[in-house]
Amino acid sequence: MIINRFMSKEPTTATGLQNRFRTHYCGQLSRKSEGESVRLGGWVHRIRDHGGLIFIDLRDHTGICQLVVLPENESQFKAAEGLHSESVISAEGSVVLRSDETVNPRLASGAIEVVVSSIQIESNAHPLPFPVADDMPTAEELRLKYRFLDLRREKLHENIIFRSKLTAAVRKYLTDLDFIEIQTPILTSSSPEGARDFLVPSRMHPGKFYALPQAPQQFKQLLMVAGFPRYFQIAPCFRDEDARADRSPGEFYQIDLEMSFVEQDDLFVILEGMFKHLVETMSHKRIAQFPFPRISYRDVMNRYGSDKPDLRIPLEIQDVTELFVNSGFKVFASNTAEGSCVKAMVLKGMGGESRLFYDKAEKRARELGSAGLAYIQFREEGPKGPVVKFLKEEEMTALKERLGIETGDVVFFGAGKWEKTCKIMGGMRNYFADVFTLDRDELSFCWIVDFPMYEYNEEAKKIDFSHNPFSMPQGEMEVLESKFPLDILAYQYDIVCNGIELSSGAIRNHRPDIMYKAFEIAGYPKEEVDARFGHMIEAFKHGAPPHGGIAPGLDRLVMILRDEQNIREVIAFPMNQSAQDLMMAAPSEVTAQQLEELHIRVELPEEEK
RNA sequence: GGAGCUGUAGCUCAGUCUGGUUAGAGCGCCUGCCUGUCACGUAGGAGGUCGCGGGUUCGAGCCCCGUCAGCUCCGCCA
Repeated sequence: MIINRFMSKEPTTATGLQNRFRTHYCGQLSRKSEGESVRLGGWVHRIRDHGGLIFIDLRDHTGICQLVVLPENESQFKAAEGLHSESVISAEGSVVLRSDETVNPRLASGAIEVVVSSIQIESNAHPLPFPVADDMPTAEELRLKYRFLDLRREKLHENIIFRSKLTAAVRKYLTDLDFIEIQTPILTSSSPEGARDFLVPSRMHPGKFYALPQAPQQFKQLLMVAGFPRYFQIAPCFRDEDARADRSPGEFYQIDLEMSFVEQDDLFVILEGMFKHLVETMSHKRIAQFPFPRISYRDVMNRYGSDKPDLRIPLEIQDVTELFVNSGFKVFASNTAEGSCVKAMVLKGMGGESRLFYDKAEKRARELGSAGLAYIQFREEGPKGPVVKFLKEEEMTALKERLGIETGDVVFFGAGKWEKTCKIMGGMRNYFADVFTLDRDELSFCWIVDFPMYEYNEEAKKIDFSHNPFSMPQGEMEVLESKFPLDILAYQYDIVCNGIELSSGAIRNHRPDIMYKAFEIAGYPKEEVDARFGHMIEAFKHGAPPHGGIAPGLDRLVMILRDEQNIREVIAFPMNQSAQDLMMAAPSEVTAQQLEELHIRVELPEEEK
């Protein structure tokens, strides 16, 4: 553990901070403090008892300082002998320079130490469930149960400090651009679209429920109607969906913003400026390309097989459908019709790997939903692989030419329905990312633009909105009336960095007539739109400015800037994968009386009765 | 809802493939010794439902079945 590198500056001691507990912070003491008498308060980080001399590493929010207790001070010496790790003490003493041989260069305060005149034990600590003064790996379950201890450890402590600073920087950046921060309700109504809601029963209205907002989406649009031209909020969002490494179950935070009288490009400029500012002032990382490249949904799926590509991975998917239109290999030939495709991905120089390498890759492809994974190794002695025997000589030649294949390469194939095949190939692209060393300090931002307005729902056999139903279709009313629905694009965009989706946003549809039409295409009659979104339409009927917005995920942004692989590492009190707070024991049962007041009767699933 | 990995001392792990005496190590904890350490050193000690239940076997930490918990992934996330 590299000690004393907490990111916080020493809090000022100028006013109000000198009291009976503390006059200085541990990380603040240096050569300049020589001769001062100080009072320090903090946690016993480590203790080294030499019998006739005791060293205590005292830790506070700013760092660590070594206390020395000498035997002449008999009562204090006795107190120090009995100290436990992580007990809280306040100690008084004087700052002395260490002799040259005893300076500790690994400690910011390593040039000095405090010779103790008195020690006050404020709180005695029991033996710990895991060490705090050590960053050794620890079971996640324990870390979550004793989160207050985990938060004392350097990495988590720094992450939380960083998060605070980032939030402050966002607030400053946006308020300097005349954005106004406005809080919106936490108890609101359930929205019919989107993720599952968290519901809150109403005591005063039996049988009715509030919902926690999945995002302040409708409120921020109403704020535009209300005439606030630039809104933002560090907004809590609640979605009852399953967790992932980059998805906190239950709740997360967005830098939610919305602007009126803007077009897509205006928003992009603001966002790019904000991200550039945050990266440059708060990290040592580099932005790969600025302004951020823009890739259409169609292109990003074709080339990277994902709408959140990690552009650092030096692999690109290629389309080889047309090479196999008349192929004797049925698996490929049968997927050359409209709506299907044959995709290929070349791994340079990986044609000579062991059989295990390809078998593992195929296993992964199956996990991703593929029927298998065709591949051809181009070796000195000729092409090799399970599908070689099905391909004609000229097909091999065409492939080599189209894909620029050289001896020693391997090419992997996927064939099937367009979107599914792209996604499987994208999954394989991520799988093969391990082959390469990605630059952790490179931030490869990009915009994904031109999302389709609608998609075909195979199960329901109908056309659905593919994203936010409030997005403006590109071409507005005219396009809704003239184009085939699945070909209509929306002013809907994502911002992606290193394979993580940071945000979705859109230019909104502020015109009731276009909205009714857009919903009609997705099969919602006017009456139903009025019933579901009447309040929005009503608002838009009273003078709504054109507007749009975006909402970058705060937690994910902190993750990226802090090189964390899991979102729990940037949240002070996260829940576990199954949405439980192991420290607070939430969710928990409530009393019969509470339920009665809320007019709730609980019916458990069969097996739990 | 589904798949995979993990579960042995307070913590981190070895031992499990190939069943066999009293289950080990480091750290932590407790009791001593030690006046310049900074992961202090040193001598000793305590500490175990091998996640839980069942089965196979003369014998199970180890093999089989089930189950629970944690993590990762798929589904889900307008």
